[in-house]
Amino acid sequence: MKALYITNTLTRQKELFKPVNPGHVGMYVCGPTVYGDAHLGHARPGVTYDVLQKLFRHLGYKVRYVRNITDVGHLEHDADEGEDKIAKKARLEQLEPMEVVQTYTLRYHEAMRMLNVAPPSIEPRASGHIVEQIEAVKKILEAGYAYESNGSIYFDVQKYNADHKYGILSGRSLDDTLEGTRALDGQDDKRAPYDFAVWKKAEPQHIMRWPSPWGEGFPGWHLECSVMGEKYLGHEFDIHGGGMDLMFPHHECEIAQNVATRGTQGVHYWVHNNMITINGQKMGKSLGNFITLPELFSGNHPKLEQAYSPMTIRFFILQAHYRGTLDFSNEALQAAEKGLRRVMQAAKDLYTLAGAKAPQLAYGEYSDSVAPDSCPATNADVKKIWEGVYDALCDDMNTPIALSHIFDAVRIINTAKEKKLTLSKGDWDTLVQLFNDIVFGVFGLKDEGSESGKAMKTIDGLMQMVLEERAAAKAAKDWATSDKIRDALKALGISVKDGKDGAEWTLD
RNA sequence: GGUGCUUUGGCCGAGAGGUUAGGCACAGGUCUGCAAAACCUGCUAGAGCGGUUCAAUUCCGCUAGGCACCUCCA
Repeated sequence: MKALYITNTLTRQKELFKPVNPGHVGMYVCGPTVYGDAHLGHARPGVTYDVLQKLFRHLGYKVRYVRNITDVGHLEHDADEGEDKIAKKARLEQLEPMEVVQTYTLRYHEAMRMLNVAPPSIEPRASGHIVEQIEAVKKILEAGYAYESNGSIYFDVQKYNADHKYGILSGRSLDDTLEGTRALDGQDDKRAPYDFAVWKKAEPQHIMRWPSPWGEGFPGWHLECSVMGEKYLGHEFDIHGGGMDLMFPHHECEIAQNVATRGTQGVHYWVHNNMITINGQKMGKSLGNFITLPELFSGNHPKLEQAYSPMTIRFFILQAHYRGTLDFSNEALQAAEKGLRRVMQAAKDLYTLAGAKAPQLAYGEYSDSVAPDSCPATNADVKKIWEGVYDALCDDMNTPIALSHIFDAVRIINTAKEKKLTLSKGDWDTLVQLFNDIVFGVFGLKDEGSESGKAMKTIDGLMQMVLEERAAAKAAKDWATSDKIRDALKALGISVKDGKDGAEWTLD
């Protein structure tokens, strides 16, 4: 099994990945709060951790991937009038909160499906784990790290900090935290500004509420991930992922809660993806500069010059390292679109030239192909590509470098197609394996142009007829007719390219 | 104000103390009835000022700009 190195935010260093249980990976990722459509920013962790779990599987691990749905909590203000984001939206639209949750959960699933982000092994909801969260609050109280105040329970950060250290993940001291804390209204219930709620009393107008030993209320913002992570992955598990913006306070609080409830930090590797920016600024709800995924897919947004397909978005994300920011622009997405098209065309040619079949995996299905320890090919260039791809992926999941090697493979395939290069059977097999396992497997790309289905088969048959007519015209040097056919097809969105062995066609 | 990150060629984006990132765009060429595609070649950058070093875009310091978190946020 190949060794994988991954950057652990806890140490800020690339560390050799060592699983808690040999051969198994437990992975928890913070999912969305379902009160609106997912935007481009949400696509990043979706794709990033999808690739990571697929990489783990390809390296031979069994993976349990937990990604939650936040459908409760998350106060809009850290204040007494604190109204659940979901509850607020529900009131505006005169809907049941769970109706909003259901709508946007389904829409989120659909967006992820289009991005070919596999469904997680378990997708727990905060609202389905109220009992467990109440138990966790009790444990924190018993441990002496929380206090009750006016029906709410707050985590006593100062007390915790005295026994353990608060701020180990974000690298800030309690003083730093205090320094930046602004005077917010309605913090009277708290002993200190940096204390955070683990259980919040529900005001009369608050819709989402559950009975508890401390009255009616709802769980605090950070509790669900601690509780559900432990429930499904155990006291200690391997990977916890999420956006960098969640590092503080969300993940910091999670660690504190974990220590308070189970006596251990619980997570071995904290992995954080960076943000997607627009004009150099973070794309986010509060800034109002976000573009939702349905808008991207349809092109229906003033900032968009055109629609971008889900795979273009996926490729765009893959072309940057997950820990760096990635700037949105029409130019960048158009570049990604063309780059992707080039890879997909080469893939098609590869399967034809190698006499192999493209992988046919249903959505959410995984290949059981495991990466061999050494390259099976003999051709020096192919070998270099193969090794480059795996070295890059095992070095903190460096997808841009891995992709650059894939482009080298594209060049080799194209050269071979022009019969300027001859490859051995073993070399072809290696390239096929690389595309199967990495391009389609780990990267999770798919060819959007070749939708199979009855209609497509009909079109294909039709096109063969049309192209035969055109070939006949060409043979008779009737350029007017052959060009007329090509122009007419172009107008319909079908490109015809004349090759050495006859014409090819593609849908634009 | 506190903490941390960042500044790369026309654009997006990597790695590495000395050796080609890659993609897109652009220019020239090959092929082709033409076109497209493909292939070849070119474009060789790293905010500014200092320092370390035989050698720095890569390490260190300062200056300037940008960003993120500190409040819900992927």
